[in-house]
Amino acid sequence: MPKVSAAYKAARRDEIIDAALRCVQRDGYRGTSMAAVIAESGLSAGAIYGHFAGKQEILVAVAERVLAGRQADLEAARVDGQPLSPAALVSALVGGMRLEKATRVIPQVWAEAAVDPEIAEIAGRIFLRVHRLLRTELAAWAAAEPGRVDGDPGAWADLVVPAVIAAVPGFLVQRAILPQFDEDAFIAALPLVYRG
Amino acid sequence: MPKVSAAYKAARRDEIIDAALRCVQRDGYRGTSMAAVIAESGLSAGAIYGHFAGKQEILVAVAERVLAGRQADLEAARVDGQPLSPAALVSALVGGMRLEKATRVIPQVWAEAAVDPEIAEIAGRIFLRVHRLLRTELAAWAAAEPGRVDGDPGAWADLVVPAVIAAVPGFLVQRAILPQFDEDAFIAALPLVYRG
DNA sequence: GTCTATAGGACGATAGAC
DNA sequence: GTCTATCGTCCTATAGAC
Repeated sequence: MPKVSAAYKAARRDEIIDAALRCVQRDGYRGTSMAAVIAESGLSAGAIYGHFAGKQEILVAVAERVLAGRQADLEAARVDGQPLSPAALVSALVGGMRLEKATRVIPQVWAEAAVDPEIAEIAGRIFLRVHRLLRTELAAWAAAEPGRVDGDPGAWADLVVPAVIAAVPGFLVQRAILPQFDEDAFIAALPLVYRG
Repeated sequence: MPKVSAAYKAARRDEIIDAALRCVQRDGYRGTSMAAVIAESGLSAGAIYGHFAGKQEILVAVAERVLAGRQADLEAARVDGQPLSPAALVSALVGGMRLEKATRVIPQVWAEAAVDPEIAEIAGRIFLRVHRLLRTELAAWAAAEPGRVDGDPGAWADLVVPAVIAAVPGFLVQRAILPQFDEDAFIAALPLVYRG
């Protein structure tokens, strides 16, 4: 019997997270009030507090979902044949990010991560996971391209991963802030700027 | 007579902005209350409302100062002799940012810019100014290195500037969020990843 | 100009009926 | 589980003495 109830509960939870996500996209992380989430979801205070202990818990769930979605994008960009060069990897990363609709939410989460340890833990976990993913890919590329990279491929990959991944925040922040930002031009420019 | 008073007023304003900056560094942009700014400044409500109309005005001043400071860093990184390559330019940009003490404040401002039009206007203005600065530098480099760049140097520079500048948010976001982030390694990796 | 005290409002969370 | 109504708290901004 708890089977049906569990599926129902999960669906309602998702509805609430959806609504909260729209609120954060519109008003920012801290600018989202419980009243706003209640109105946006079409539910009531009682319904929401039945699924989440409080505001913090909802917003943590929002952060978790949106960051996990981007992590999935990055993992999907992985190609199992030839390992990707830094330039190709950056293009794949940022290209995947284009599909994200909630343009403004990720910078909100990063800002909150700088202040809230619980959000920081989530964001750090995702970053680390992506780091490891890129490290594997880049080490394979470096090993396959002897002469283009000095020293041990693994050590080289460890060093360059943070610089490669940096393009993603750069893309998202400019997209969120600059009204005239041109996504296509940004992606087209990446191979001109990155090695490989 | 108003001369002395004007200097005094400006100094007090700066004190208040200093205090607010420390609060934002600690508690975030929206997490900073008037009570916190009052306590941090050692002044009183009356004193502060004599210089600023309200919370929003103080926080706008904080955003203005911190973004203008980073803009000044970038302009100082400019070298008047040889024009800088993309790799050299990115290193200079990020190297200048290292000196900024208020690590967490800029991501806060970006997140707020995504939500508050007045902050967005300030951030957009600074971004545009840096864009123009980099465009000039990169166009000069492209013109001086014929064969390394296809087509018109100006058009090429227009295209690559957003991708070059992207390293800066990438650096600041990772530094603000990841406890184990290694600034020196990041800067050392830049020439390995960027062309030029 | 700056202080203390407080008015006025918004927000997060709960109580109790259904 | 969900609804309506409300309580207590915190926050911004102001009033009035000095």
